[in-house]
Amino acid sequence: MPLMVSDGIDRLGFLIHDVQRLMRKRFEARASGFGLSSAQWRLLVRVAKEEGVAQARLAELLEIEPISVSRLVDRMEEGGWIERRSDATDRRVRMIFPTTKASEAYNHVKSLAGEVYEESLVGVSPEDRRVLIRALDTIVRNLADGEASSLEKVRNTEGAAA
Amino acid sequence: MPLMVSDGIDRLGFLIHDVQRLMRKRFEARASGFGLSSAQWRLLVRVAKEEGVAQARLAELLEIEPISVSRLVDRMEEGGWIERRSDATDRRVRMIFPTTKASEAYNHVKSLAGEVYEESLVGVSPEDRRVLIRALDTIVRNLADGEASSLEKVRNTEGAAA
DNA sequence: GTTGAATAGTAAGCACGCTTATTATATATG
DNA sequence: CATATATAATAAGCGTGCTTACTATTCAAC
Repeated sequence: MPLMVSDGIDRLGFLIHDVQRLMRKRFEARASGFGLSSAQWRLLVRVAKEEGVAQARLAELLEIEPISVSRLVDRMEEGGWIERRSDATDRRVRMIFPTTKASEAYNHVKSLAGEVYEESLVGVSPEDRRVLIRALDTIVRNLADGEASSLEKVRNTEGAAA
Repeated sequence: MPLMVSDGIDRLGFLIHDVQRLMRKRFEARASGFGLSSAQWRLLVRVAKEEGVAQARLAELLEIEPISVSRLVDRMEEGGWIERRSDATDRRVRMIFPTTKASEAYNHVKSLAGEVYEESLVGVSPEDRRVLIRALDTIVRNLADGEASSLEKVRNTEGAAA
């Protein structure tokens, strides 16, 4: 036995990668009946909280590039989840609204997400769950520093669901 | 104050997603001088440990589809990181070997990965780090169940570095 | 008011994952 | 031996992220 060198930290990247992939996979398997991907669900959560939000603002909230929002919104518009409307006061802007279909699906999909989290955490004590969330929050803060972004403010005002 | 409903578990998916994205981003910024992406690094770690491994085996180890390995290996071969050799005893198989360039870069990149992990975990106590790793391991086990795969065995014999 | 910088959105093309289908080779069964 | 099945790798095409570059519009400065 090699002197207990490994505390597992050297696997952190692999572990995070695996967890993210598995959670996304399970969510999408569960939500496949709705035809919503996890990226689309993340966007929909934001749009549901702030109807009429501009694409540029969505890019900030989701921390992805405006072009990525553009194409995601394309597909979600095709899928009947959201619609673009023009802003009368600024013709550059496209305001994003959820469709009726999206509003109806929202709570159902949100509870699916909750189920996936519970299944993930079977066998993890309430105390360890708190430590996990706190540690992940710390990692995000540590890594967001030095990222050219105005997102620290945004992040701290959010309580999200996927 | 709404009765302390939220313990943060409802943000688990968003948090994991953010952490994965930020860690990948920081690793790739750091390793950009080498021209290695994080996916390529994950593959290289496996190839370094098991030179001559077949693509199909890599797909098992990395838990991605064989076609994904195929294209990843294409790009890594172009980049001069690995080479394909034919197996004399089974002409279907392509054995993957690291190039000299890869072997020389290996330890350096590995320590880059370690730096990223340390930067991520600033402010997280040793005890909380153990809880974090343990919780992530548990999540992987919970979500891997019911995945049609023979990977639980594989996973338990691995100590990896990215 | 006209010019110049900033902002909103999109296009094109790449990386890396996927599903589905195809080819080449090995192996097992009659 | 011949045929059927299984396996290794790849092809084609999609989703979701990216970078870089473009257009349209707004706002700021003169």
